[in-house]
Amino acid sequence: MSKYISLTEDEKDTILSLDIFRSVKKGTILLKRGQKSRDEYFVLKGCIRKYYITDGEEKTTAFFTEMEGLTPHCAINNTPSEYFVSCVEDTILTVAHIDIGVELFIKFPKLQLMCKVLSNELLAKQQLNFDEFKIASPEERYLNLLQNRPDLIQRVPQHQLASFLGMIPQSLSRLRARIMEKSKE
Amino acid sequence: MSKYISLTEDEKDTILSLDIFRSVKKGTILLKRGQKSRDEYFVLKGCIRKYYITDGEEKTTAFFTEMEGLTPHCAINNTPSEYFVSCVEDTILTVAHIDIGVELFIKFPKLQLMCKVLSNELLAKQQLNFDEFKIASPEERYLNLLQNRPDLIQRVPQHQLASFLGMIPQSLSRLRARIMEKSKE
DNA sequence: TAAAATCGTTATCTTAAGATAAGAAAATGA
DNA sequence: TCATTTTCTTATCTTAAGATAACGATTTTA
Repeated sequence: MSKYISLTEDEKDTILSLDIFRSVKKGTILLKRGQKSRDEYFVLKGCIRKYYITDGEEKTTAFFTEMEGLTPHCAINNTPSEYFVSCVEDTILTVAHIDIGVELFIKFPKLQLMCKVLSNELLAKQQLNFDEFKIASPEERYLNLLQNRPDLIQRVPQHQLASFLGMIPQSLSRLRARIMEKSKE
Repeated sequence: MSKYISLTEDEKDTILSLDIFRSVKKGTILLKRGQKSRDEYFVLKGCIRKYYITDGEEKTTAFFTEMEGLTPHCAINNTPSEYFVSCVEDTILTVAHIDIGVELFIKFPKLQLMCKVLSNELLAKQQLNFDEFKIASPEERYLNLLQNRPDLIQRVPQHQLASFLGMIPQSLSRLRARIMEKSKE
């Protein structure tokens, strides 16, 4: 964190005293559908994945890697979760009750403005992502991902990428083959 | 606003003194691509639309109706806008410099926690929308919209709805015909 | 009010994605 | 290490979306 903001010793101590750091194995499920949890996650190293299961099919809608945080919908609204969260790789992350975030927020005023600015930026980024997704065709979405998050294509299984891109694994495979063909010419 | 939070006279005066209320005609363009503006919008009555133009084609990615706010990406990052914003209907809205929001935020501490909570909720809603969009087929997206925002289908032109749903107008038209056929049986 | 532009639908053809099946390659685990 | 499971690819068939064109209907505006 000190990469991003400078903290006093007091602040560091407070954060460390919370004992929220976890190291979890690949495949571990952090949150299941129907579960009520008020925890939020922040990835320090590794990758976690958010997915739905409909008709027995996994539908991946987001990945979170280094320095990205996931505050599940269920933690905000205090309702059972609609989706699952699991680890794509061995992952080190913080797991903290959502109110701890609010406590920190109250204790350290200088975090407050940062929070507004950050959450605005996050919201804006989220919206741009959504816009891009809507505007692009499946093939363009894959090419965009290749541009913007080449790491994901390396570290995440194809079938999870596929549903993240809004298609089935076979279509992604075919699409990749088609692109390879084109680039040969 | 007093529908949502109770305000003191002081607070009301401050807000009214800002003189940010605007009444704009249908079709008015509030923001153009390339323009640098630091204004954010909040719709009191009517409907505004956010859209891109690529290869001369309009691509609508969002609508904002009563009690919904749009803080453009360009206002947050202070960069030229990538997209356009225009009025779908005659609309009454507030137009305010983004810093005014921050000023209010600083002046009235009780807005601060609300802001964190609200922006978290907004972010969560945004993410759920995105998830839904990714998971659903074009036809399912239309049926979802019919469920969740039936007003939009009434008040917005078909071709704008189409790109909002990620397809061309002819496909939406065909899809609607297909649904009508099915429901007849 | 008349001409022009915009809008929604329908039809045909083309292209690509979904469904299903099957086989090869890689990873996992006992 | 070897068997099992998972993952990725390829192929065929079906279905639906994109491209293009054309035609009224509606709206705009000159």
